[in-house]
Amino acid sequence: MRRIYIHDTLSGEKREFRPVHEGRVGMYVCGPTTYDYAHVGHARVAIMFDVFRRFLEYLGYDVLLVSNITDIDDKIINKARERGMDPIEMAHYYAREYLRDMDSLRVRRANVIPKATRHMEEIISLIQRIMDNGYAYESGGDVYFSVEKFSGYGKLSHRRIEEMMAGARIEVNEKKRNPLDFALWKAAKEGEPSWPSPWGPGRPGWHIECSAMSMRYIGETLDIHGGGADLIFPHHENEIAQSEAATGKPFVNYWMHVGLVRFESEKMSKSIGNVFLIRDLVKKYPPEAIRLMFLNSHYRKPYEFSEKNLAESMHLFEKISTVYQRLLKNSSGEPSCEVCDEYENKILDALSDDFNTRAAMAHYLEFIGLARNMEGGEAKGAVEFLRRMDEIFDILPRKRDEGLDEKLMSLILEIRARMRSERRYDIADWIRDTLGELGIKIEDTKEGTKWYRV
RNA sequence: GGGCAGGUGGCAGAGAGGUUAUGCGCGGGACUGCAGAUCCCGUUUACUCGGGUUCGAAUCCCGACCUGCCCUCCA
Repeated sequence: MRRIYIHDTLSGEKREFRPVHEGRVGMYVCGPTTYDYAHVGHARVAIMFDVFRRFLEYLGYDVLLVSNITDIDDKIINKARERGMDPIEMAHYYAREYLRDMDSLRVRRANVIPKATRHMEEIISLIQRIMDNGYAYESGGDVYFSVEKFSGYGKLSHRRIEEMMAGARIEVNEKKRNPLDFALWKAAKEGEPSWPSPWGPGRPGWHIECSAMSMRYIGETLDIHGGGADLIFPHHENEIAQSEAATGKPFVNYWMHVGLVRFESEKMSKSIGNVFLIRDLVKKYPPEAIRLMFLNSHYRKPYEFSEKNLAESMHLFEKISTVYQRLLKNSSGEPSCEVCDEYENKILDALSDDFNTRAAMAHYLEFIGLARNMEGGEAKGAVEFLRRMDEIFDILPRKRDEGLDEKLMSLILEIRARMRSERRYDIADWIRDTLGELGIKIEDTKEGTKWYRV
């Protein structure tokens, strides 16, 4: 199998990827806390890991992707109270909408999409295990993780406990022994959703659910754990502490973090309020354009979002689409395409180097330029090649039933041709404009009028 | 104050010791009723700054400056 390299946040190095079990990959990606609709930031993480997963599968790995949904947490409770809704019902509504939004971006669903509220047993027994090992203590119905007991605390975010204490703005909480200790379990306050536990009714802290659910579905050591870069501290740091305190084994072999999306040089986030919602974007741009936009950046770098960038990606998509449609029409006979193999290698090499999608796209686009004028068997080979690559990228226009379409289109184009020959350009242009509004683009060329969908 | 990313041509954005990234945009030409698409040509010394290592650095080392993120919920 092809060698691939992954940049790991913990070691800060790019290392050859070696899964725990040969040929299999257990991957866990932190999903959203669902109290609002998904925005571009969520989409970037989902799309990048979608592509990484597809790439690993393309290479022949058996990938188990687990991506959770946090459906109980302070934010949810507060929002629901503001809106006068039931917190769990509200969280589940937004969870469904989140999945729908990601579907619309052609993100393939994870194999398992666990919710915190459905895994109380696992969560509670993990907390118990951590307590039994002496890393956590109960205090007034809450359970806290004792940061000082875990010697590796800070290894992911590369800071030491003393440094965190220094500039810290940490909430004062008398129940904690050390201000840096974090909650594994929170005692229920009046009117809050709660679950029974050995420490009384309450709910899990944010960090523990990911440890519990990832271990439940993948095992005690994950091959890859990912999420947005803003989760490095404290979320992922705490996950390491909890999990390793419980099992005594390394929790994760490769930590991958996707750079944040910015808008006008500021982080895009719900709290700042400068978010672009996926549901609004997909009304104006096709999903392929949105995927291309992210594929055209390096996943670890921050991404500066702008509608101008998106419009550029839209242009790119049209270009790819045009060439692809042309190849479809020009292909015949036995597929044969020597340059395809060359480009496939280039693209897979780029992806093998820490999933460098931008470099891969550069090769892809170079190939598109080359493929413009292919015909016959070569065109057929190119179509097959692009479809193969699409198992990874999913950026080609969707194939549709073209039987009736073809007949209707040739009728319409025939009418337009007659109008043109009679110099009735007002009607000819009206037909072209109307088709354009329907998402069908036509071009007058030497070989006659061609059409394709955008 | 501490930690982590970065600073590349008009713009977006790769690369990481010596060879054209790529795409967009812009200018010119071909084609066209027009538009778009396509084709050809062009956009001449791009790599924050200052030192250093080297035969050779955008790429390595040291220092400075700037930007963003994290240190509080956040993908």
